[in-house]
Amino acid sequence: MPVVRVALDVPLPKLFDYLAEDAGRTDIGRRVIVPFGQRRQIGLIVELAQASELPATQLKSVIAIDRDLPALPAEWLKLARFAAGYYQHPLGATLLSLLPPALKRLKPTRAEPPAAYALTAAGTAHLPDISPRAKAQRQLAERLQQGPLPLSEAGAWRSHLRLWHRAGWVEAAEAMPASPAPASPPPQLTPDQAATVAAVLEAPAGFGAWLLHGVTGSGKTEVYLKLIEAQLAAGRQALVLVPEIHLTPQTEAAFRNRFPGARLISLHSGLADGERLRAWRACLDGRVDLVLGTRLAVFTPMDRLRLIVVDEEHDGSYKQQEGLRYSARDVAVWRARTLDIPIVLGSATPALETWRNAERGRYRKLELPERAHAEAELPAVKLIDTRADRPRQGLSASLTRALRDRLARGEQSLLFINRRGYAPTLYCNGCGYVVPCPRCSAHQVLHRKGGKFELRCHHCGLMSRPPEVCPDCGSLDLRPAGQGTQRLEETLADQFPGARILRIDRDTAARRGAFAAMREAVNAREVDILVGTQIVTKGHDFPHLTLVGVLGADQALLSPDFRATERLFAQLMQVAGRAGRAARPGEVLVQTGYPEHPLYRALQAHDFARFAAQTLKERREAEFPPYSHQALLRAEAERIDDAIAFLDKAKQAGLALAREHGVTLFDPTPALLARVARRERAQLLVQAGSRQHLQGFLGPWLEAVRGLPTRTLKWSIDVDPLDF
DNA sequence: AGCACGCCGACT
DNA sequence: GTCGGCGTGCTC
Repeated sequence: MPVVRVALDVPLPKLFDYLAEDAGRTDIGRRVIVPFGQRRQIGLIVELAQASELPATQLKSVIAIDRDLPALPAEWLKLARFAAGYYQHPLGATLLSLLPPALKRLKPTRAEPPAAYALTAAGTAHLPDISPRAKAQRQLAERLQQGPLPLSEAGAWRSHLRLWHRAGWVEAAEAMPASPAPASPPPQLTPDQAATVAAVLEAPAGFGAWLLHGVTGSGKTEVYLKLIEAQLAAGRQALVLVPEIHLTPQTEAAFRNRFPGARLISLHSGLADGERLRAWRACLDGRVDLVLGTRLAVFTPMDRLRLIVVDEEHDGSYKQQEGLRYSARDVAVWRARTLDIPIVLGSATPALETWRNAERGRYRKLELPERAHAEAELPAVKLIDTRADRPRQGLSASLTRALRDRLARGEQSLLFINRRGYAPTLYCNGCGYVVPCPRCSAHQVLHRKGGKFELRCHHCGLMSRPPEVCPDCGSLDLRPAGQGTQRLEETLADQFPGARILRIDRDTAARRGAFAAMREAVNAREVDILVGTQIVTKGHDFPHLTLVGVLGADQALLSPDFRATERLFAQLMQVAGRAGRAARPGEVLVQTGYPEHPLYRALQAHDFARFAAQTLKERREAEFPPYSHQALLRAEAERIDDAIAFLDKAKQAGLALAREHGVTLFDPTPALLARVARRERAQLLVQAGSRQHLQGFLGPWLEAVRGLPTRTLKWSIDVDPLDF
C-alpha cells in the first residue's frame, strides 16, 4: 500500500508516514486529516513512498485526503522548503503556517460562498418571467443587469441568490467594483522613468534583480505600473509587496484604477479568515492576475508569476519577528531566482545589504534622481542646534517661528516625533526616580486619556494609575519628563490657539479606516499642523505641506543597535520627502544637539550614496552585516541565569562545529530589552563570513541544541536578525 | 505543541 | 485513601 509522507504542525523537523490506500502522485501538496497520538491533525502530503522505514505495523492510515482543494503546486512546496531550511524552522510548522488560517482548522472544509454572483444566459432569458409583484426579485434582477453583485452587498437578496444559483440563473463571479472607474490615462513618463522601464523590459529574459533607487516623489510607482502592465498584457501574473496594511487600500485603489480589467486581490493579515481564504483560493485556482500584499503575500501560490516588485524594500516590516522569522524581501529574491524571472526592489533609502549587492553587481541599479514633477524640488534641510536654540516644551524658537509662518500663509506643517504618548517617563524631581514597568526592563510611558493620565508599558501593555507621591522618597514633585505626541499636540494648541492640529500615531490610527480618514482631512486642508510618529512617514503625499519639523531624532544616534542610524536616516529621508511635493518648495527643520554628525550632513545633501558609503565603511571595520552574516539564538526563562546557562551550554555544544565551519560564537548576553512581561531574555550571536558557512553550521548545531534540556525555557533561532 | 504517564503533597 | 501538581517522553 502506498505510503504518504505528511508534514504536521509540530515543532519537530521531520515528516510522518501514513498508509493511504488510494493515494497517488497528484496527492502531493494536498491536505490530509491524520490520527496523531490521541488526536487528529491537519497535515500536508509532501512526498509519496513505496514503503516506510518504519515497520508497517507502526503505521496508521490517513483519515481523509482533501481533494476539493487543488493540490499546492510543486513550486510552492519548494519555496516553503527553502524557507524552512534557510530560517531553520521545522518543515511541518512552516508549511502549515503558510496556509490561510481557515485551512488549518480540522473541521471539514465547507465550500466557501463565491465572492459575487453574475447573471447567466439562462438567467437573462428568465428575467421577463419574474412576477411584477415579486418586488425584491425585480430589484435584484435590475441590479444584476448592471454587473456582478458582490455577496457583501447582497443583503436581503442572499436567499434569492441561493435559489437562483440552484436554478442556474446566476453563477459565481469575481467581485468587481460596482462601477469600475474608467482608467485614468497613464501620465507621461519622465525620461528617467522611461529609461528605467526600458532597461528592465529589454533585459534578457530570466532572473534579474533590479534595485530601483529613486528619491521620494520620483515616481517609482509609475515604473512598477508600466512593468506590470507589460506582464498583464501577456497574460502573466505579477506580485507586488508593500510594507504595511495601511498602505494596501490606497495602493490597491491606484492599481485597480490603472488596470480595471485585471483580476486583482490584496492579501494581508488584516483580512478576515473567510476573505483571506477566498483570495488565496482564487490564486490557487489561477483566477488572479495581480497580487498585492504585505510580507505574507510572498508565499501566495501563483503558477504564471513572471514579475515581483518589492516596494520600500528596506522596510523592517518585511521581517517576521516570530515563528518562521523570514524576510519577505529575501524570500522574494529567492523565488524570483528559482522561477528565473525579474524582481524589482524599490526604495529611496535601500537597505545597506541591498545597496551592497547593487555595488557588487549582483543587483542592477536603476536611478531616479529627480522628482517626477519638475517644479517639485527637494526640500531644503536645515539643522537647528538645540545647544544654542534650547527647545521649550520640545519646540525651539526657530521651529516655532517657522510654524507661525506657515499658519500665516495657510500652509500645512508636519512635526515628526517618534514617541507616542504624553511623555516618555514620569520623573521624580526630588530623587530622580523614574516609574518603571514592574514586568519589563523599561520605563512606563505617560499617556493622557481624556482628562486623566495613565502609565502604560509599550512592551507588555500593562496599564496603571500614576502614583501621587514618589514611591522612593515620598516627594510630591512628580513630573512628566520629555515629549510625546500627545504633549506636543497640547503645547501646539497652547501656542497656536487658532490652529487645527491633528495627531497621527498608532493610538489614533488603530481604528479601522482611521488612517485613510486622517489622510483625507489633511488633503482637504482641514488641518494646519500634523503631529505624528513614523506612521506618517509612510503612505502618501500631503500636497499642501511645506514644513516638516523633526524632534527627538538624536535618540537613535545613541542607540546600541548598529542598525539604528540606518533606520533613522531612512525615516528622515522619508519624512523630509513629505514636504513640498506639489508646486511650493518645502523646508525641513531638524532639531539636534549634534548638527555636525555626518548623518545629518548627508541628509542635508539628500545624498543617500554618501550616507551609505560612510556607514558601510563602519560596518566593514566592525565586521557587521552586510560584511558578515548573523544568526541569533534567543532564549527566555523566568530567571536570566537560566537563559544564560542554557545559551552557554548551546555554545559549548557548538564550539567544535563552529571551528569546522569557520563561524564565530559570541558569549551569551542579556537582550537589549532584558525583561518583557516577566520573562528574562538572553541571546547568543553567531557570525560568519558567508551565508554558506552560517547555513552549514546552523543545521547540525541546532540539532544538538534540540537535545539540550529546556524545562520551562523557550528558545528560538533568528537567521539574519534585524532587532537585537 | 499537545497529551499521557508517572510519582509525591493537601483535601472531600 | 485520591485529586492534581507539572517533569518527561512520544507522536508515523
